[in-house]
Amino acid sequence: MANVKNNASSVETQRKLLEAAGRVFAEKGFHSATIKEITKAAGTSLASVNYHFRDKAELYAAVLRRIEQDKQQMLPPDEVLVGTPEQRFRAFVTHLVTTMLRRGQPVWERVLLAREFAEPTPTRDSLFENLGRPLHRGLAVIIGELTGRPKADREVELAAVSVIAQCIYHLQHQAYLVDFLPSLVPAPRPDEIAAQIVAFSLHGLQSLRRPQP
Amino acid sequence: MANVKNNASSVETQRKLLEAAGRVFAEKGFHSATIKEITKAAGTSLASVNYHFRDKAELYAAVLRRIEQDKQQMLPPDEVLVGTPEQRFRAFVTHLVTTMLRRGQPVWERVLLAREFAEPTPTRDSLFENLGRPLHRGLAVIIGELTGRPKADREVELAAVSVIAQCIYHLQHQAYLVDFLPSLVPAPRPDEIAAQIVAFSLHGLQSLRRPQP
Amino acid sequence: MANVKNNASSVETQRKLLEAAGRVFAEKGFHSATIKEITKAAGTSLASVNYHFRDKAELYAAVLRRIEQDKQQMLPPDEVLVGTPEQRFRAFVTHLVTTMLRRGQPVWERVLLAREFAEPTPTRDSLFENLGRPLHRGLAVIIGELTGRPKADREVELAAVSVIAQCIYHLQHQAYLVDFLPSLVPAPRPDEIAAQIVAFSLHGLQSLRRPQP
Amino acid sequence: MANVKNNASSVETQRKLLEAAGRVFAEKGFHSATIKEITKAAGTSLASVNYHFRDKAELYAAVLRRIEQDKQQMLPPDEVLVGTPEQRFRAFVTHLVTTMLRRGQPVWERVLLAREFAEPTPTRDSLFENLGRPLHRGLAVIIGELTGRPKADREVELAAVSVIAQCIYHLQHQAYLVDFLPSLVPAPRPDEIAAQIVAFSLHGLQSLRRPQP
DNA sequence: AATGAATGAGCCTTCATTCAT
DNA sequence: GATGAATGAAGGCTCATTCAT
Repeated sequence: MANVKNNASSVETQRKLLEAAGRVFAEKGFHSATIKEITKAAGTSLASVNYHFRDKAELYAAVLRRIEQDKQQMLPPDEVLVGTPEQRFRAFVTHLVTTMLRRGQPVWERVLLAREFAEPTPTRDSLFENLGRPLHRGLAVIIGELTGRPKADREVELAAVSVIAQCIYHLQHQAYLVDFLPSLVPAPRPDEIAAQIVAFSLHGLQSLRRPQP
Repeated sequence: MANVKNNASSVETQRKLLEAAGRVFAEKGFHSATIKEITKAAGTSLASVNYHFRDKAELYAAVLRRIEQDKQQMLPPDEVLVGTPEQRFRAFVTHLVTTMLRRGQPVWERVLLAREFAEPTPTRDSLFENLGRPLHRGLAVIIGELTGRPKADREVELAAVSVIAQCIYHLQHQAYLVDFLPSLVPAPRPDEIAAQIVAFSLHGLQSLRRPQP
Repeated sequence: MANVKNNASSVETQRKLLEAAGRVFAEKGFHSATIKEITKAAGTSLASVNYHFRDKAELYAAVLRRIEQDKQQMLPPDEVLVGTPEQRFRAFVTHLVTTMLRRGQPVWERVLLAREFAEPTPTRDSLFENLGRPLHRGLAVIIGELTGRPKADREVELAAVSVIAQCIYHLQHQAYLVDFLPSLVPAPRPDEIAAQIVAFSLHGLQSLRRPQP
Repeated sequence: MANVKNNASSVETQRKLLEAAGRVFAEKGFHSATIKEITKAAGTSLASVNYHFRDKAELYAAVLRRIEQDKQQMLPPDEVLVGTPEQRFRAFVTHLVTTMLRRGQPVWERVLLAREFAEPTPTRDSLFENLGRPLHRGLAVIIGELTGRPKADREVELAAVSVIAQCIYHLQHQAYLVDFLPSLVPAPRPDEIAAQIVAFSLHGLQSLRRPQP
């Protein structure tokens, strides 16, 4: 991770820093977050960030790298994608939404992830590359099979965008939806959201079938 | 706007500041943007922000207020929403997408808007209140009529979310989509996007009809 | 000097800073000198250096630029260089030594100048270019005429070096010479030094005449 | 040298540190040089300096002590100083210049030495005491004999200064002379410099003879 | 009315040093 | 004996803001 060999205690300190940094960065954003606050939260010295990560920026990058790695799970593994195209579509969306919104995950991961998805930082590119691209591609393949169209088809890809858009929206706005959609109390659980998106989208994909006799 | 009478030149200075601030805030975000950079871009003095807007936060608020006012257009006016529910649905989405992505608008307005949609700033609430809420409500009404369900229905509101999610996604990621979806070159025009979302969503809404005999 | 228009008070503040910085830089060297100490000595705020000179480095450069400008006087003006070559040689050396060691000049100027003459900093190049080069050249011309040799002659230039070396040595070591040369108490005055160098060197230059019968 | 017993490897580490410190101190000066850079260059641990030399200042002192010891050679040994006063003068200057500028010596030794000669550090005193003082004294003795004056004579000592000044100047400015004295290309070799200084100075010393009948 | 000058607060970073192992 | 881990102190710099004019 950095320029130091990883002793047991070193690893532990880095872990505490990454944990605290994740929370603070999520809450304040990169610039508003201060090293002082992060290190106080981590219970380490002010200079520890520079020692273990050289930079505030490097620490931020490390946090994202860690989430990214963690969030590779959002990509549905092959063993989930079995059965008919429709079954695989359902599995894909369900896996994505539930891992994305899974309870037990620190909230700040979601917030930070959502923030990164909307801000054009250099790190974002990496996130898109490693997460966004395979998501769109994987979904396009399934939709292609589901509709009998080539996966590189323009309409197939736009449809994939439509599906993913629904998932991302919940990731980003989960906390605020209930504020102005009163009937969404109690807040929908991940599996309810997944089911709704699947149902809505499976019907929506019918719009791609028409041109084919 | 602030504590000054509006002379001709005063108004002009404020205009230049708002213009420059919009660009810089969009590019850097609230905290990373500096007054120095903004005033240099505006060609005004360093103290002019504090003089005309009291402080940086107030300037930011003024910028958003201006966009917000401007973006009230995103709410389809009543004269557009005529005809059958399906026609009104189509008109609603088309109006939203095309005004949102309209060419000729400064790019930074879109960027700033997208950023605000993903960041939990105090101002965001106002944006949601004035824009997000009426959008969801308006769409929910139409979907309710389209599906024969009550507008406060949980499934109706989730469906409205699904539709709006697709629109917002294009607002946020417009610039990056082409990077990993090769068949989306050339980038889809607003009307193409609108048509696709309408078609996809009209089919998707069929999923709400099933329970009704 | 910097990025600000020079009001009356601004100029005054810059003057105080340059004055204080000169003293402190001379005493501590660039790195050991702190902005805190300089601004305290100047009676200005800690941030004033950054406001008026942007950088600690820029302040240092400004100090040297000022001395350099000031020390252009070390170059004997044309009206001094009249008469026979020997008279001009005497005038040259006397002018150089006396302006260099002139009382009434702040001591730190000498110290700083001496320091710069021995340290390879980027600024030193400028000092050499504007001061060292014309000094050597001017002296070489006179020595050339004095000895009947071309001014670009290798031995002429080495002789010029020998003369200037004696002057510079006194600039650099003035303060310490008395410490181990007991008979140099009281410390020789500039005119005494000049006279000694002139006498010594005029005889020394005889060594260049040998090739001439 | 410090608080450690001299194991084989301990000595080796100290040697590497002294070597690296010499280079870095010469390049950056005492304050700009960092322990990190030194230890990295030496291939030792960051803490090794404090372990072997207690602190940075002590390491610096050790480096100078080593050079000083080495440079005692600059003092012409007795067996060189034989023959007539003129022969001894010639031997003295030649020995000084050639050992000072001797090829095969690490360049940084010269640079560091030159730097020390111009900076008022505590260590400088030691250098002057052990090197400067005997140099001036030894030369004054010879000049005294050469001119028939007492060695503590004020003019004799100033003459000694004149001679040494020429030598030191070449030590300090060797690298830059060629830059603005074009005919000094190729750079003069130590023996050429020595010969020139001897010739120039022997003639120069004539200025001390005249007053004596 | 408007701005150049000035500054206090706070931030990131560097650095020499210490200490447990 | 030797070093990786860690840190307190201090420094330079940025920034939004204030104030005299």
